[in-house]
Amino acid sequence: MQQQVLQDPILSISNLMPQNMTQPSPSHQALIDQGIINAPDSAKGRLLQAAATLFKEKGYERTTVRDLGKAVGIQSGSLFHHYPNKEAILRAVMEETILLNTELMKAALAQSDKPADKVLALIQCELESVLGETGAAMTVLVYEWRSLKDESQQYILKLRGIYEDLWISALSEAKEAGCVVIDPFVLRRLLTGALSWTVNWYRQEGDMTIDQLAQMTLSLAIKPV
Amino acid sequence: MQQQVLQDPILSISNLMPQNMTQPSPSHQALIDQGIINAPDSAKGRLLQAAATLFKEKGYERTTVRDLGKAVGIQSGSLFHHYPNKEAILRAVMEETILLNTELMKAALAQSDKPADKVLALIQCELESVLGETGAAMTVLVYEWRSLKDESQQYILKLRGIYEDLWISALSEAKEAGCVVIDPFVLRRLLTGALSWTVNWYRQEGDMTIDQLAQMTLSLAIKPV
DNA sequence: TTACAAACCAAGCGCTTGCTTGGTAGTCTT
DNA sequence: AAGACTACCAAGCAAGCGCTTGGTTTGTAA
Repeated sequence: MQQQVLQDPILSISNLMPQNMTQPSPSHQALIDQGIINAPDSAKGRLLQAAATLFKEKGYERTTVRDLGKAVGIQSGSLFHHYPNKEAILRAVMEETILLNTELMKAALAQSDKPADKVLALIQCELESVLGETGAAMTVLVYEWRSLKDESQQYILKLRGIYEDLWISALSEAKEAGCVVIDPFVLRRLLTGALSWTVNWYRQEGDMTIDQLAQMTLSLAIKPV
Repeated sequence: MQQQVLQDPILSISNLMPQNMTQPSPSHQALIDQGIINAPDSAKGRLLQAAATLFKEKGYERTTVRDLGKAVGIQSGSLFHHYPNKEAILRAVMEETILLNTELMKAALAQSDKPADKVLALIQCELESVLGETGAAMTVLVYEWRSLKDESQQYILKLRGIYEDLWISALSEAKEAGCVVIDPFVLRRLLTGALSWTVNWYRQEGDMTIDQLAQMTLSLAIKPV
C-alpha cells in the first residue's frame, strides 16, 4: 500500500525544506528501508520535518495543532489520523533524530583511528547534526525535554544513552592516551552545552565553516600529545 | 508607604525559598536600596522568585497565572494588580537577574588582577549565578527567550550586552597575554553554552564543588603561560 | 473617627486549545 | 462491481487559558 502524497502544492511542507536537498546518506537510507524512521518525502516524514521546524522556532507549547496542519496543508483534526495526540508527534521527532544521529556517529567513528581523531569526528558529527538539515529536530531534542510525558522521557532517555555511550568511550580512550585531562563525563557535559548552544549563534553564511568551528572546539577539549 | 506583606503563611512563597537564606550581598543590597530591583522579602520580590522557580521547572508557557497565584497565596486575578500581564512578570524576572548578575560580576572582576584570574572569576561568577540562589531566574533568562515580545527582547538584549562586554574584554585581555588561542567571541559563545548547560546536570549534593568545576572549565578555556 | 488608597477576592467573560465526530472521495483488492 | 481501507474535511465540543470587573478588606495617616 503506497502512501498517498499530500495534495496542496502551496501549503505543502516540501516548501519548508531546502530546495536542493541532498540524498539521504547510506546510514539514513538503511534506517528508512528497515521501516525504523519515515522517509523525508512520505506524509509522516514531512509532517515530522514541519513539526521539528515549528517546534524549534516557536517552541512546542506555542505551536498549535492548527499551525502544524497549515504547515503540512491539511486540517488540524486530520493530524490525529496519523498520530494519537500532539505529544506523540514531539516524541516521534525526537525518536527519529536520536536514532538517525546515533547511526551517523557510528559511521563517522568507523572511519577514525586515533583517539583524538575520534573525538574530532564526534564533534564534527554533532555540529553537523545541530547546524545542518536535522538541526531543527536536534534542537527540539535538546530543549523541549520538559514537554514529554514521563513515559516518553524515559524512552527517549534510553535512546540517548546509547548515543552518549559513544561519546564517553571515545573521550575515555582519549584520556587514557593522555590527550584529555579532565573527567570524561564532565568534559562530555561541558561539550554538550557548548555544541548545542551553537544553534543560537552560528550562521552558515558567516566566514567560519563548521569544520573550523569543530577544530576550535577540539582545541579546547584535548591537548596535543 | 511600606509594601504590604503577603498573608497566607501556608501558601506563601517564602516556603519555596531556602530556609537558611544568606544575606543579600553588598552589590545586591545596593540595587535594592536604589529601587532598581525588588527586595526578596517584598511582595513583588517573592512573586518574582516564585515565578522564576515555576518558569524554570515547567516552562513559561506551561505555567499558568493560576499556578503563579497559588504559589504566592493569592488569586490569579490579583497578580494583575502588580503586573499588567503575564509577559511583564517574565520580563521582570529576566531584568532583575541580568542587572543583579552584572553587578556581581563587576564586583568579582574588581578583586582580580591577572587576565587568567579575571577569566576564572567570571567563570566562577556565572556558575554561581546559574547553580546558586538566582539559578532559576538565570535559567529562565537563557531558555525562555522566545516567550518575550519583540520590544522586551530588545530591552533585555541591551542589558545582556553590558554583561557580555565584561566577558569579551576579559577574554580579549587573556588572548593578548597569550593564554587564550581562539577568537574571544567564539570562546565566549562556547563557554556560554557549556556553563548554562550545567543547570541540567550539576548537583550540589555531589562530590564536585562549584569551584572545582570552575577550575576544570578554566583549564579548557586557557592554556598556562 | 474618618478618609483614602493599596491589596486582594469571587466570579466569570471571551477566546484558544487539543481533540472528537460523522461523513466523503479516492484507491486497492477480489 | 462490490467491499474494504486509507486519507482527509467540516464542524464543533469541553476544558483551560489570560485577563477583567465590581466590590471588600486591610493598613496608614490625618
